[in-house]
Amino acid sequence: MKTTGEIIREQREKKELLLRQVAAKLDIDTAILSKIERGERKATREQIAKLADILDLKKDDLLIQYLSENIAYEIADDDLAKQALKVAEKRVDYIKKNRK
Amino acid sequence: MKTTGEIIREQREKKELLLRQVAAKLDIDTAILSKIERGERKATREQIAKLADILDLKKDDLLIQYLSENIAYEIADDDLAKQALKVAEKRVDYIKKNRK
DNA sequence: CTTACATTTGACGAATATTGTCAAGTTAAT
DNA sequence: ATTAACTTGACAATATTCGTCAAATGTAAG
Repeated sequence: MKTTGEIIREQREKKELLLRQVAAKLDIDTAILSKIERGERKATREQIAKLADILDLKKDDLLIQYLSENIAYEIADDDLAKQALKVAEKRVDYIKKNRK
Repeated sequence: MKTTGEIIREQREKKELLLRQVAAKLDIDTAILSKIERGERKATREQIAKLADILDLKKDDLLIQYLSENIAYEIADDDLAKQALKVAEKRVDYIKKNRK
């Protein structure tokens, strides 16, 4: 299973772009992008959206990838992770319904 | 669907405990417990565990409740929330498997 | 091998979020 | 009107996040 960083790096290399070039478009130092690609730092949501643009990746796919990774790493330590995710699904439905 | 705060408050009242008493056991100001019960603040994981003890609630149930609420509120805004949760489940499996 | 460029690493700082205290305000029962 | 429980909001301390920068490392070419 690929990490978000791996996806970004592979696509960047496929397009033959340098860290420097992509980082400039994101308006951050190359150091951070390097860390994001290697999973040492998390991107922000906005950065993910921009990256999809820059790298011609489908924005929704990349965002789902990114969100799921954040969720999973946040609770994967926890023995109750899977049960929590099941309940979270129901809760998301509930929240959305009751917000209208 | 009940919130974590509602569960805590109901159980505290059922046991006829005052905010002051429970907050003392948690070693926090009553103001915070009040806010936690009303959903204005999030408890920490440790506080949830202690609360289960103090209020005789099943610890795992309360933790699942708490974790799911955190996850859900974190991403419920997002149109991609449900898809992200599905992927997160697979990812949790994957992470756990590859950690052994 | 040394120059040139890309990437990585780690120390550091600024900005933001989290977690708490405190004191004043409100509510409800007597 | 007093009293006790709870709520509210301003504030402080701390932790976390997000970034910069400079030095170190890797890599390919001359």
